[in-house]
Amino acid sequence: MSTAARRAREKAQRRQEILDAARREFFERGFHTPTVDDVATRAEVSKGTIYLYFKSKEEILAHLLLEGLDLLVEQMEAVCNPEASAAPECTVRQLASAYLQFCQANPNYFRLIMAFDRGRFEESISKELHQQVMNKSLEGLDILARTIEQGAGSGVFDVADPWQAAGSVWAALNGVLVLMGHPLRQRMLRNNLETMFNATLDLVLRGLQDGGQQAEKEARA
Amino acid sequence: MSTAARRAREKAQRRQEILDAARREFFERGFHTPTVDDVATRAEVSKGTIYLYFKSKEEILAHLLLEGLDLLVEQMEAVCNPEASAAPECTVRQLASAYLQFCQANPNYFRLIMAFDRGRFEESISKELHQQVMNKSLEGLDILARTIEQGAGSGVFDVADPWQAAGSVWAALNGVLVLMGHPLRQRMLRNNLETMFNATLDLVLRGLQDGGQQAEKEARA
DNA sequence: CGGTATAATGACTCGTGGTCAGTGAGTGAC
DNA sequence: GTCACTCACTGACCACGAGTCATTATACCG
Repeated sequence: MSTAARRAREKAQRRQEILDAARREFFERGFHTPTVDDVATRAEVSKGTIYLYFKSKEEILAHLLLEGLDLLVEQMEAVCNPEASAAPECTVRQLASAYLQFCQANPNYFRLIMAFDRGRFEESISKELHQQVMNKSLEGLDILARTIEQGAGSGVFDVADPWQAAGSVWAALNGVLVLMGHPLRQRMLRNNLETMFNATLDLVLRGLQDGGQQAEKEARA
Repeated sequence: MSTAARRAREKAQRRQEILDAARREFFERGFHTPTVDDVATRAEVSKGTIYLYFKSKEEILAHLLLEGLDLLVEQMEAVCNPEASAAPECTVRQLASAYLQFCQANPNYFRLIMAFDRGRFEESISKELHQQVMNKSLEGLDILARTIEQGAGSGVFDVADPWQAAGSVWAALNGVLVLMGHPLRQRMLRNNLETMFNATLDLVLRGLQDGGQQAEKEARA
């Protein structure tokens, strides 16, 4: 009786086909333009079938977002795993670099991540799926926090709360990516994305390592 | 012949009434739920009248966003103007504080600003209006940049490019506000918004002022 | 008043997300 | 072989909301 197993396999495959069609459609034509019928046509199924596999249009987008987060976390882990012994400051830089590269290589996934942060999905997808996305997005933050924790342990970073520090770093880098998303702002700031990104990374890393100066300042007071 | 003038005045007033109704409706019931008919009913006009004063639903939201930016810039200017002689570091802190207070006091305006940054409006409002919003949003950045420039001039900040530095600071603070928008993340990071905001501000300010350490570091190299 | 301009109306169209009664291919029992 | 049954699939259909426009009401002026 392998019929059931084959059925399940075929179902998963069909679901993936729909997701693939949706990705092509949304990534090529924007997140707003394509209709569910467009996705259905692309996937060579009827609209009804779409709703057999996904609760709503927004849930399809949320699943694409999950794909993107998987990819991002994977790439961040790739930076960390091989040599856990590398200097923490260096690892943080590599993590940041991986994030920047991910965003530049996958602008559409990045836009989905930003949309999620802004709360677009909160109202329109199931609690479970929302939780799933949130957990995945926290994995990236977790990797960063653990790296900073290492650095704090070995005295490289002068940081009392590694989670707080990770939040600051993450927030700053994310902020730059959003800020520089508008070409107009790039002109206004007379800096391109990479420059701003690296400058901001330098700035916060300086802050994290600053130990000496901080003590000196307190001594003066 | 004051008829024309009065007409114009009445028209402006009607427009404002619609905007007021829209603000109440959207701020009370979310940006997605209310329909144009709801806004019309609240403003005690018919739907058609709405479209006599605004090109589309999205343009109404964009005008609310402009309101919010006006308010924010006003509050930031209030911090700067009275005593331009205050210490630049202190002014930056006050600017940041004004921004935080604005976001907490006006979460709906803040959500609109974030939505704009993410590109929600780009596709759906006129080029002119988009430009108008962008200009207004750059005013805030401009205030910050000029303050940092002052600090750089007087040697308080060790900064080559004030615009770049302003971008970093702005991006970092914005990033925190977005990051901490999710209650789940607040729990994960074991920090509330204010704490994270102030910690991040301290971090970047330390980076900006870091002159001595940087020189020392280069000397070591 | 009567004619003209301007403001306002709301029934209508059109597009789209989501539904559901119906269809038919595949499966297994006998 | 065939018959009952399951289940993935279909697409006509519905609900609803944004935006339109022919029509109506109002204000103004000669």
